[in-house]
Amino acid sequence: MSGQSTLSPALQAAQELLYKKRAEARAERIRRGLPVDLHLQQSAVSTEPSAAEADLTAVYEQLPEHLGWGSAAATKAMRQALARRSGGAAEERGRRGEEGKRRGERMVVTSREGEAAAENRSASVSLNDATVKVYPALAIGMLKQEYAPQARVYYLLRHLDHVGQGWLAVDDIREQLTAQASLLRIANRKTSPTNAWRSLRGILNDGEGVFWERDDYGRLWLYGAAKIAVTLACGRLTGYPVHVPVKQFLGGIKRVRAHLYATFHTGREKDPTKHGPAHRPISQATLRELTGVPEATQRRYNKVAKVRRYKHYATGRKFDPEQHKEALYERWGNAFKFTDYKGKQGAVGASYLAHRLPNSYTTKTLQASKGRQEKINKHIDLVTNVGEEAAQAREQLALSHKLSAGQEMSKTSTMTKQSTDEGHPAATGSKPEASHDQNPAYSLQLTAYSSQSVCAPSSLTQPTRGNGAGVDRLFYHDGKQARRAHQR
DNA sequence: CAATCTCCGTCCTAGAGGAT
DNA sequence: ATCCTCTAGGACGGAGATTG
Repeated sequence: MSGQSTLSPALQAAQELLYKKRAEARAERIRRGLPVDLHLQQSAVSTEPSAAEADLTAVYEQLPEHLGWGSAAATKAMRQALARRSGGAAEERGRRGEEGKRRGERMVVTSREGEAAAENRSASVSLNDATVKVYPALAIGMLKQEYAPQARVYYLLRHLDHVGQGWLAVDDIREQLTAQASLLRIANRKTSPTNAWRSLRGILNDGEGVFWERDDYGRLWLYGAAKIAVTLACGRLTGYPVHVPVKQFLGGIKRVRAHLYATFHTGREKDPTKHGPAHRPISQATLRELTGVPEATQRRYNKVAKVRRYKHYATGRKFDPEQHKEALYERWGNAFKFTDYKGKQGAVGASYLAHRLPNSYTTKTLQASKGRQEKINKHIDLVTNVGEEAAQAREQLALSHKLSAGQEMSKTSTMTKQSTDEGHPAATGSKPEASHDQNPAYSLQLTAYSSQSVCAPSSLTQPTRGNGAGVDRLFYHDGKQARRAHQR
């Protein structure tokens, strides 16, 4: 874990420049009559707005709703502040009495006595539905580098920073995450607030420079996804972000880890048919490679995060002893004879060549829109790949993608040309098609997918009994049809 | 700082059915 | 009887977190 380190001369120079620019910006805001140092205005603030503020509010209120201020975050913050200033604030005043006097005073949840309870009450209404956007690549990076406690705090702070201003007062954080009555308390109920704060201090210290940084005014500035991704060296953000319920960050650390892990499954890929979740098989060994989570732990996490597993089988041509031998030794090590007792595939009792594929996984957690993901990736590219060499590497990468796409087409059309140890497609960048069990293309592609050793060639598995008895989904493939089958 | 608790990695077994 | 492969689940011990 990284702690405080001495600053390099370059960084010091950059910081000085930053302070200078902040001072200039502050002077400019004062000149234009805009509010400054909102965070420092904790004490009593005049109930009535100043003349300049009133004029400004009037101007804002006349602006159409769709107008922004050149920044999504700024727009959001301004709109919310305006809402508080006008109707929202008036209602709040009526409802909370004394509380109303502090309108516009602070954008974050405050730590004052009574106020925290009020905030918690309002939070209790929304906590069940509240979610935070989590990028799976980041979540896995955090898991790999053992930053789960920091990740928990980071996402809870992201939730607390509903205004999107990017910072929170450390006192407020302490109150929200350690107070006995706080809904966002992350320690055991039995733990004394002192110990909880001791623990939180350690977490904040260990996350310094990775997830956040503190300033001299008792504020914690949260880093953005791009910066964290660069620090964790988790590469570009792939897949879809995930809406993780805030309450999942409030249990034990195991629960937090489990849900960070589960984002990998949730964000993997959308089903192009839009009829359901994608079911791309992926073996536990590959999951271990990609996420760093050992198989046994994957299963534990699956239980905790309620990740649903689906077993998969792929069938080939009609069973023939010679072809079976060939399949066993040359193509699928785990080929077996599948007897279609129900006649779902054709004639009742007909036998086919089949083999087991790795599980696929889904969760009930929803995918989020990609939103700023591309911009974040551009930032990551800028920081991690700079110069001509990187540009050349990108060109080569694009070229290899084109080539592999061409090869992919030929593979899917010929079905299991080869059994290889080339590595997992997800790891190598060639993506097998997402699937749906009513999609005829699925089994065809699934078979090609397996031939690329997602599931290492292996095993004799009988889906009608034993391992296959509890099968969730069974895919047939005869080159033309794919459909769900039922157990005998 | 020591006692206690929690979490996790490793190892082992089981299950499927055909081949050896 | 053993092996093949993949997954599931239990037992165990060590490491790290938590607690007073």
